[in-house]
Amino acid sequence: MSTPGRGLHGRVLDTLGPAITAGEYPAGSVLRTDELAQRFEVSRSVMREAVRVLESMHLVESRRRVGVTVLPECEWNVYDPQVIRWRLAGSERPRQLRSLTVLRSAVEPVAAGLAARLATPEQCAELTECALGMVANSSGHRLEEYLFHDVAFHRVILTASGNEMFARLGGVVAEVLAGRTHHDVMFEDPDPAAVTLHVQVAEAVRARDAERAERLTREITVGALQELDILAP
Amino acid sequence: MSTPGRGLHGRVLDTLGPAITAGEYPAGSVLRTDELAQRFEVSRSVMREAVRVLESMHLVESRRRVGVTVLPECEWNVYDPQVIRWRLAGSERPRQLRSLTVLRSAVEPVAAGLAARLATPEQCAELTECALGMVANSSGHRLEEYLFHDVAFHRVILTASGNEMFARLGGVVAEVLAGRTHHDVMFEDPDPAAVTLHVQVAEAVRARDAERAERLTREITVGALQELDILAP
DNA sequence: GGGAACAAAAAGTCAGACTTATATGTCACA
DNA sequence: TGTGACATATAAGTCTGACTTTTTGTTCCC
Repeated sequence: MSTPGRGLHGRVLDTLGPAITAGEYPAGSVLRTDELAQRFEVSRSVMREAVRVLESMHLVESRRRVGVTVLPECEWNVYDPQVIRWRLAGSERPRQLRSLTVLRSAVEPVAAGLAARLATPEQCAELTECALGMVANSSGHRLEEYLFHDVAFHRVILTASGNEMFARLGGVVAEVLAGRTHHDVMFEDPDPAAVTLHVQVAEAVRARDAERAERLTREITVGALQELDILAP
Repeated sequence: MSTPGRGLHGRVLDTLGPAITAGEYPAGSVLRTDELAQRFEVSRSVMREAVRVLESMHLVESRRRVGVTVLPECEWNVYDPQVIRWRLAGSERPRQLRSLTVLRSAVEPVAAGLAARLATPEQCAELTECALGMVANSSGHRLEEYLFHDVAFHRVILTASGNEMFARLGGVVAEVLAGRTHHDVMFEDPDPAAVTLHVQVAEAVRARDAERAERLTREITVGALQELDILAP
């Protein structure tokens, strides 16, 4: 998606990564580098590089005399964007979407609270601009335009929080929102209440009202949870 | 720390990873594989594998005819446990500790709320056991024993939340708590108020009182933020 | 000044030989 | 029968050298 075909080892990963994250090789399965190299018709060196990458994601473990062992799911680096993409693309998509939405529901309200204290005037302006964009595209089946501004809105919040780890979740949130628009529930125009909430969050941040920004954002994420039938606080 | 010296390429990473995350090579710096291989006295193949791992962490980008470019910090996979360890070990330690503590403050209360709904009886028992262990070691400079139970407590909460992404933060929280005990502020016995809060959280979870578990955990994390002089909600 | 052809540089790929760790089976001995 | 030492096979790990491919920057000509 982001970097397609960055070398032969990348091609191999494009097949092997999704296969492993989809559970095609159950935990404990043993693969052999030479065999994989043959299967993918690449040299051993290329295959070794691919295995190294999988190993750095804790998807597999390579040990002498035994081979490349697939690790149990609980070991995986589930925050690795690549792993997230692989899982979102496969049969684990619904579960991954739920995990991510719960994570959002924890992080975004806090991020909004911090943003209300730390956002620069430029970021405040961006935020209101995004909210207005959402309003402008909230009817008439302009789903793509709405999505664009929605993603931008949440990115600004996460960035303006001043926390690098929050900021790095921007991509994740983008994938979740895009997924919702393209694959799942949102067949018709977005919920007007949600749109209003976004506008109000932008206002709260501009007004430096951290407590209000946090509470309103929590309402947004509760909505996201409910859409997926996740028990909400 | 976890897997020392898993091959030559691992040794290289043990030096190169910390160096990059410490900012020794500013973003945009260009390295050459051959030169690095010489410097570390390893073959090109080994060096290439190391570079592949760094690339999968988005610490560097390898391009033909130009070399291995160090990426700006905003690109790094800051959730990669390895990256976190490297940064905690280097000069960026204080900043990393702050980022992680803010993340904790967002995640743990929500996790506690979920745990209150989803924890198994066994997990409830574990939780009270941990809390009691904390109480028993909260005086008399038994810092190590206290830490042990503290880490276990938070691990159980995160696991019992039923969210894999929360669960994976157990290791992170462990590092933060250990860091606090070993390097930073905690020279004397832990704050009695904090100990009490842990006991109360365990009670709330056992009583299936999600709202109370969340609120009490939020108090704990607010304390953690204040210890680092981070503006608290 | 702009575009096309060219040359150099560095990563990428491959093949093959060799080394090392280690899981497992074997055998002697208690 | 169980146990410990030892041998062996196996698969990953390492190194080397030759070759390919892409990209960048230069040069040269119109």
